[in-house]
Parts: sequence; C-alpha cells; structure tokens
Amino acid sequence: MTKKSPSPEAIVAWARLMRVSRQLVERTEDALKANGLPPLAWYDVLHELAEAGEGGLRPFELIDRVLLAQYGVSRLLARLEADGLVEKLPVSDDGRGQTVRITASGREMRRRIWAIYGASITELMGDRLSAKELGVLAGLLGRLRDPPVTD
Amino acid sequence: MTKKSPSPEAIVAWARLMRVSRQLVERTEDALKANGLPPLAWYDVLHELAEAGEGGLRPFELIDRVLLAQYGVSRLLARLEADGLVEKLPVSDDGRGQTVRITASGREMRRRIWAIYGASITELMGDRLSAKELGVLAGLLGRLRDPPVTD
DNA sequence: TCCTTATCAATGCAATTGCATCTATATGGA
DNA sequence: TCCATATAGATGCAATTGCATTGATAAGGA
Repeated sequence: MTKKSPSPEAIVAWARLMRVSRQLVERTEDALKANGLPPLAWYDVLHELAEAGEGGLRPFELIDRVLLAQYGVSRLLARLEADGLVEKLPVSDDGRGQTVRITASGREMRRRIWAIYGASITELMGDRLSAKELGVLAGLLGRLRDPPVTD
Repeated sequence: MTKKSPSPEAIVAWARLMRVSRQLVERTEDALKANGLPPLAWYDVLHELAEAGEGGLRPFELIDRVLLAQYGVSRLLARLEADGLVEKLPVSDDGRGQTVRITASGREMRRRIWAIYGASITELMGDRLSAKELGVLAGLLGRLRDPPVTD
C-alpha cells in the first residue's frame, strides 16, 4: 500500500512530459483557431468515424477511442451534428442506441483540419527528431500506455 | 509557407504522446479526487511558490511557469487565497501588482498532494521505465520543448 | 508636465466541462 | 410474464475556462 516516492529521473521525465504535451497541444490548438477551425477533439472524432466507414460507430465506442467522458461524447456529437458534420441513425437491434456516421462535409472538415494539424505535427515533432528518435520515443511512450487499474 | 505532411513515424509518436499524457493526467487527477484533494494545477502553483520562498512571486511570473493564461492564474490564485493556501501582498514599487506568497497551510496542502502525486508518478512512470530509459525519454522530450514562435 | 502607450491584474459574459441524475430500452432470472 | 438490474445516451445545474474588455498604474517621449 505504501508507495515509494519517485526517483529524480522519474520526476524529471514526468515534468517534461506534462509540460511538453501541454505546449504542443496549445500550439496546435492556436494554429487551428488562427485558421478558423474547430478544436482537436473534433478532429479525433471525425478521424475515428472516417476510419469506421459507412457502418459508423456507436457513441459508446467513441468514449475509449477519444478519451472523453460519456457526456463529453454526447455533447460533442450534438455539436458535430448541429454543424452537419455527422449524422445519427437509429440502430435496428438496440432501441436505446444510435449509430453515428460522418457526412461528406464531415470528411471535408476533417481534411481542412488535417492540413493544419499535420503541418503542426511536422513542425513540432517531425522536424525536431529523426525517424529513429521518433521510434524510440514512441516505444518508450508505449510502455506507459493503458496503465492497468490498481484496485 | 507550404508545410510538409508528417512522416508516419512522427504521426505515431505524436499520437502516443497525446494519448499517454492524457491518460497519465487523468489517472493522477482521479487519484487526487479519490483522496479529496484539489487538481494538479493547485499543486503546480503551490510548488512554484514554495520554491520561490518568502519573497513570493508576482502573478505574471506564474503564467509561464504553470502554463496558464493570465486570467487562469488570476482566478486560480483567488481560489487558493479563499482557501487560505496563499496570501497576496501589495508590492511597494509597483502599485498595479502584488506578490503572492504560500502560507503554512499552503505548504501543508502541498505535502498532502505530493503524497498522492508522487505515488502516482512512481506507479505510472518510475515503475515502468528504468532510470536510463527515463533519461532517454526526458532527453527526447526536451528536444520538443519551447517551440520557437513561427512568425 | 502632459499625453500616449504599455503592463498588471481582475472580471462580465458566453461556452465548455464535470457531476449527478434521468429516461428509455435491454437483459436475465424467478 | 414480471421484475430487478444493467446499459445507452441525454441533460439540469454548478464549476471552470476562454475571450474580450476594463481599471489602474507605470513608463517614456514631446
């Protein structure tokens, strides 16, 4: 039960991770705003729905994919629908649910966001580390993924 | 002006960074909440003020250190003050500003948060990577810091 | 000195988020 | 079939955040 206090190396790595990730997000969000585009979360959802294809996705399937709370997904989808970027279809075998599908304008919006988002990734990551370094970074980050639930 | 689209390696590293950092923050915030403690941002400010010592800090000095907007700092300090964790002192040579200093309860709160926060860092980072790997990670992340302003 | 501009910090208002709860349908057992 | 429980999704309300602006003092030049 008693947790060891973190090593200096862990603290430094943690601090860098917190700071850098926030800076990168902020920079990217600023770039999107500057181009009159919606936040990154919109891209995440549109991306998942585009990948999912014509079958679409159920809202609950988006929760883990975009790391949003249930009500967050519910309201984000409402905004996307209001903007005509997605459409909700009743699903035959479950009267509680619906299927969400990306529309043509949704795909178009996704492309427009990617033009800026992709450029941001290039500028902030791709141009700063070599392919090999990016691989090492991704590998190390992968080891931190999906922390198992501690009960 | 035309930005190259990102390499697959950059995209993977970016995606991992975005996802992992959010998961780690979420996990840590959850642990704090579960222990009836305030959010990480409170710790950040209390930590900076503790480091600053008796002289305290001006609010504008906190802006870059904790990566918060000016109004974010203003309101967070108001909450901290309301909880008696910091105190605001007029500053003699600048009638516009104030100096913010951590109080005894502020230091105590910082300790209580660290007990949980530190344990979280150990569990989520320290226990998952070796000291050498943590060093490599910190080094790579350091290369992504403080992206120069593109004008 | 006077005036213009810059800086520090706070705040009104709208949008978003978090929390708890609610409605509706589904599922599984008695 | 009926009921208790579980799951899908939405929403009321409070707290927080973002944006734009304001009030107040400072700084610097004419």
